[in-house]
Amino acid sequence: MTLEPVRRPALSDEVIDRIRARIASGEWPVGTRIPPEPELMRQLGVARGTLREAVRALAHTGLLEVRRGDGTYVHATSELSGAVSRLYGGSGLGQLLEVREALDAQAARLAAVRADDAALDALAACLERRAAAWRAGDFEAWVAADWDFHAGVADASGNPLLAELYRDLAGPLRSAMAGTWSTPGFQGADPVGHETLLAALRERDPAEAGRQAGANVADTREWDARGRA
Amino acid sequence: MTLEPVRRPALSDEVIDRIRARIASGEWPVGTRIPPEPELMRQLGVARGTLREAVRALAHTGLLEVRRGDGTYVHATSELSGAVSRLYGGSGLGQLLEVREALDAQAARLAAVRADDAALDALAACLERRAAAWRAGDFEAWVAADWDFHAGVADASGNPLLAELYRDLAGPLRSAMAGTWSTPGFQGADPVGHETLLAALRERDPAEAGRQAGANVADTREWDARGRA
DNA sequence: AAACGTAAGACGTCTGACGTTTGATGTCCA
DNA sequence: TGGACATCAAACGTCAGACGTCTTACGTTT
Repeated sequence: MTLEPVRRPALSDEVIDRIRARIASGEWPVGTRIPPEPELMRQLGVARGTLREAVRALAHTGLLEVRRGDGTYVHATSELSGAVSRLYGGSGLGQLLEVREALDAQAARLAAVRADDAALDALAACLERRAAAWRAGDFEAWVAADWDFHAGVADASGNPLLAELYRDLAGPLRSAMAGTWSTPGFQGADPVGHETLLAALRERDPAEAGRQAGANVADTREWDARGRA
Repeated sequence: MTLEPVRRPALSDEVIDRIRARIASGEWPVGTRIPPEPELMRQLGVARGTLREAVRALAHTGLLEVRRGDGTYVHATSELSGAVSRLYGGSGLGQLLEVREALDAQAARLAAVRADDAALDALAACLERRAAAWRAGDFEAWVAADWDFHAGVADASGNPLLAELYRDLAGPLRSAMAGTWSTPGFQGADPVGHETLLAALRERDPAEAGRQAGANVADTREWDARGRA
């Protein structure tokens, strides 16, 4: 048999994994200020340069946020966020929406098959809050409820990878479109589309669910185009 | 008016941008060995630690690959690859396939509307090569042609973001499934599905194109499940 | 010609020092 | 008492030098 050469991963990569593990495990929730460099050096037994390389790498991916003179904070749990936001800068909103449409529809299709009753009830509750906020004119609450609904559908797809990708893509998009939504001419947010999507999920109809989800995004895209014109 | 504080981005972030710019501009194509640390230090006018932080960050995202004792090479042009491969480690092949299915179908739908004749002809040529390789029993060439076809559809969607995301997701998946494909029991690779997809593109039928693309991925998923059983 | 040994080049890590920024603390004066 | 100011400690940013380890290429030897 052939002997495998002893491959030792770089120490800084080891440190990266350790830190990411602490974030993923929930030991350091989002918003936490992680221990200062001297403390981490002691805990991990590495020199400052090695530690800083690891922190810098995680900060670049968006997992950490380093505030000079203050400390280093956990900024997200997904490593995609950094890359996505940089990608978003280069591409237009329209491209992002087209991708989101694909993910949204797929999540709906899968959710129609896999979502359990509890998840569906939770989605219904989201739509309740969403409609109530709309009637009350509470824009902020409406946006939050809308987001919860869409993210909930992604979760209900039973595909964590899809859900994470969806959050990473749709999140920045949502904040980028805040301007469009507050445009006076914007009246819609037609809640009917979301209701029909939920109905399709309840009936376990993947095709119809996918169609409804796609239609919702298409509406959003149209609003965006209108607001931009 | 309130004066914005002078926010100077960290030098290492500046270095990150400079290096990424050189890669994005094509000055350093994939596979290039970038100048050694001492040379880059001179070019950029920074200390070694600062430079190393930048390189490590880009290596973590998958843009660079550092080979100890040898040098640092350009590994990709997309910053997503690193995050995707790490994500893939945690999630199963099935999840990846479901996401790919969404992107594939959306790319096909968009391509049906936007692809020009030249792009369609190029896709047809890919299928020619693909079929020829299959008949000749040249597995490697078949895989390459198949990949060119799918990537070509993604490009033809006219959405660079979608195309890049597709490549980043499907690339690792493809190599991960190489084992499945070489399984003796695997006979299919039914070329008909791809032909009908191309036909749908030619007829500018987005719905049909999306359906065909989805069916192709579904077949792949089935093969995977079978090979794994 | 093939196998071996050697040396140069490149990245990996450590140590130490100093600069800059931030946030908190304490002080002074109105 | 309360606010404005000065001060200080903590934390990150950057630089410099040194040494270790690994990879590759080259030259030597057999």
